[in-house]
Amino acid sequence: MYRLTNSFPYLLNRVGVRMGELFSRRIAGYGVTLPMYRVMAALWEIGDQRLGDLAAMTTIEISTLSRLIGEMKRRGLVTRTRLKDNARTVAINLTPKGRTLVEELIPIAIHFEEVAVRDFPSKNILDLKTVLAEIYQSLNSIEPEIEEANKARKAAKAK
Amino acid sequence: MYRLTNSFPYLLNRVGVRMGELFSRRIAGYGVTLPMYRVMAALWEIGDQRLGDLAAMTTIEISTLSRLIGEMKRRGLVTRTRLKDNARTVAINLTPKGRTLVEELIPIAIHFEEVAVRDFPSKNILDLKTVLAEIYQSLNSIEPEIEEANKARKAAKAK
DNA sequence: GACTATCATTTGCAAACGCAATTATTGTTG
DNA sequence: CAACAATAATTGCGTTTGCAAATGATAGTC
Repeated sequence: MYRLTNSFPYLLNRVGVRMGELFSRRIAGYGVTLPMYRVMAALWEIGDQRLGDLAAMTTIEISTLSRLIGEMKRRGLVTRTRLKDNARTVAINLTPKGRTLVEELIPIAIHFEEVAVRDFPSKNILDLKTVLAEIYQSLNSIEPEIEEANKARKAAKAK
Repeated sequence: MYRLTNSFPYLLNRVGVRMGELFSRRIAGYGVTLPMYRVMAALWEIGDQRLGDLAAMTTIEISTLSRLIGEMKRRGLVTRTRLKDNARTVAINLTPKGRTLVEELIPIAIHFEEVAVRDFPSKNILDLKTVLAEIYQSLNSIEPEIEEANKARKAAKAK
């Protein structure tokens, strides 16, 4: 018998949403939203990114990200410059101010994660992370299959 | 050295967002959004729920859910009735139409999940689910601790 | 049994979001 | 090299979201 509450997407989403809520509130006092933190931490890890790459890295929809970067630039956290050799792309970077801020936030993120998983053997968490990374990869390969199922349905309906 | 892309919340969110996107598109042809599916599947599992309980079960913010239920009622998928004995709460239920629809969608959800995790030993997935459920529980217990850290920071700043 | 506190839901409002269309630039090809 | 296709980012627009305030209803208190 199927139960939503035992399905993988449900269990996953629930933890994700809840952690997001908690961490959002944790960093709100620094004047930063969670998506902003994600962008800064992503740029701290890999700087000089194009918008599309940053969108892929953060799983933020590209138009949403474009506006978010606009706001963050306005706040002096990042720079966004058109490339000279390829002016249809932009390069996004942390400003010194953004770097200082994210380096203040990262220890908080580390502590948050530690507290969240401290009741579990670190081996379990490590395995969990590995599986999550692998599942993410495999989702890309099933995407065409999913779309296929849609098309099949549409075709069936059309006739 | 910290890396966002190796942090638990990041890995989790990424898979959650991606699965949500894919499944959303998968069911869009049925005229249903992902939050609507979650509500219907939750009600299919446990009917006659109050708004607050349904919010907790689906991890949908209560005001958002209130409006969503309004829309779903308008579409004839659910009923929302004030109780006679306690008129400050409402009971939400699937209509026959809603039930029929969700019973059409559930096999799709099952198939989706199967495809998403088919490359992994089912033991791993089972463990993963267990850990996710446990982490969710433990998040509730750390919430006060997180809030505490906020207060401490505010106090420090105030002086 | 009026007054206040508490609980459950809804609503006002501004911000965030996602899709589709648009703009800007570069790449291709006949 | 002109026309067209492809790529990258932005913008228009309607929808969804979340917080805080308001509403509606019940429970406790003196």
